[in-house]
Amino acid sequence: MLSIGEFAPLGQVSPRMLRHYDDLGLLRPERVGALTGYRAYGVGQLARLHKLLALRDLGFSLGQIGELLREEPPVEQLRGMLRLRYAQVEQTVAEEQARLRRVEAHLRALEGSDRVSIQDVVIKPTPPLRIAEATDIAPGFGPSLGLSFSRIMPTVLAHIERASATAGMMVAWYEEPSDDGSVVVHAGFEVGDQHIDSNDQVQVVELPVLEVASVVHHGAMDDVVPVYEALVRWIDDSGYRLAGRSRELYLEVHDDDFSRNITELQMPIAR
Amino acid sequence: MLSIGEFAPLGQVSPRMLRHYDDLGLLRPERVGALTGYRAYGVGQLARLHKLLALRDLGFSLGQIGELLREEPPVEQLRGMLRLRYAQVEQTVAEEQARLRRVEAHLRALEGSDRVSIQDVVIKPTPPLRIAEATDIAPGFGPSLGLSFSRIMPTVLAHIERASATAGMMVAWYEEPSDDGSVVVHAGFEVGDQHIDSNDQVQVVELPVLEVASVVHHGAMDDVVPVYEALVRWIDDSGYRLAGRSRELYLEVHDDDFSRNITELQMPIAR
DNA sequence: TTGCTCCTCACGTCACGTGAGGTGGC
DNA sequence: TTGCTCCTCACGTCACGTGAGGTGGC
Repeated sequence: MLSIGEFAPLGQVSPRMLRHYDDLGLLRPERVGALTGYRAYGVGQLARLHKLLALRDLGFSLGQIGELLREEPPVEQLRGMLRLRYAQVEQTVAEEQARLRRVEAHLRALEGSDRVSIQDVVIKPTPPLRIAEATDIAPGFGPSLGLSFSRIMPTVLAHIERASATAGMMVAWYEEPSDDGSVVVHAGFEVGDQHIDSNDQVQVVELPVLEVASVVHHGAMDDVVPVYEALVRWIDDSGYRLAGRSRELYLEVHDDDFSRNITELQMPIAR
Repeated sequence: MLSIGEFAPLGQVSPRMLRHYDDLGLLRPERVGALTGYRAYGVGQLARLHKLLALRDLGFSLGQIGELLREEPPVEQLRGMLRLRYAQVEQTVAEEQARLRRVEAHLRALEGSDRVSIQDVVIKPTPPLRIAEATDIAPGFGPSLGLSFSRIMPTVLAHIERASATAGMMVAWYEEPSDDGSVVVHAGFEVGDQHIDSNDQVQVVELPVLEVASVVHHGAMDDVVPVYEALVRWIDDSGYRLAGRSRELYLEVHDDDFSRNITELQMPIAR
């Protein structure tokens, strides 16, 4: 018979832990003083304690360990629990490795001159977005996009108005450029779940939910190029790869003062 | 101005999280209704929210994020925190990978026939142990060890008695066998911090603290061989390697009924 | 008799999720 | 006026660490 202070060091645990396991019914002392409440352990209980600690080292919760200790489970159940555990730990490893790459990317960015906005990149799924949009073909990325927008927007706005609906946030997205560099531009407005029909020029579409790297740009779109560059470099450094063309959400638009504009840039990513 | 219910989905967070960040002072709403307490966020605050989420994705605590957000820290401090984070995540990855190997070892053990005691293996540092011991040379591992013990023990016991001390738990350990297979056997008794001198035959030594894989054996030492075999296989499967010879702690000894004996077997390991 | 060990509460940890109970705004 | 959104507590999560305050055993 060992006191709790003698038994605990045998298993390299604290007395508090033994009391906790007692409370949970995982490891009851062999005897408990009726008057004093003093716990007395038998050396033979070290085996059970070891088993408990081994299961804990596999990452099982004390609740699960309770099941495993109590019922001497059938091999099938044990195998099932171990397989599940394996999958979970595998996932944790993958997540932590991804995290490691992200930290590394930030460290590298500190060395270089990417002081732009590197700290603000977030990975997230896009929120569901239903928009009324039209398309135009621009000769390429750059200032010419403004022209496409000014061609598209009045059409879409008029269509929304005709449907007695209200236009929400402005949204744009782009298809892969063709060989000659020209780009199909999609632009329009969020419409929520308002009822609006499509026609030849204006389509109402639900944008697919994508995993994106997102960054918020403050100021005019004229200054957006270095931000996009930094974003793409960040994605690459973090071990992701590009999985499509960008989406732009015009969160705040000031026609009189572009420097106060706020735009969210989203880049679809994978891996 | 956006309500909390409008702002939250922009960052893919819950309103509750925004309230939490408000409470901690990490992201204060741009305005708060004086009467109603309603929070109002500006779209421009999305950038700060993004920065917060990005730092959270690196694994920083909200407390650390508070520092980083508040003070626009000098590059040196930022680099330091990132390096520390890198080291910590690296360690987590290593730990989870080790855990993964352990789970895998258990799964493989289920396939094979190692039903012995595979579930009871624990990795731990040995508790500090001070013993009075003597040595003997045995022709090899096996039943001949019993002879060595019966030669050593009376000597050691007599020595302890002469020092007016009391003998604790019996302990044995082994050196690497020589080329001819003969083994130097060390055996003795725990003496705690009692004052006992060494002489030519009996030494008082502090056993070094080692990382060991430990298993508890119930029954006579005649039956210990398959347990040792399973233990060594487990160590190998778990991605560790042997780093020395075994230690045996005789936790409970019954001279009249060996089947009730309890012995802890410890194997030093590394990596 | 004095330290030492043991006992039982009970709070704190971390980042929120999840009600409970109540109120302002369209 | 009725739902809807928002508000503020406050408990629960997980595996213990860490006192506080009190008592038995050598």
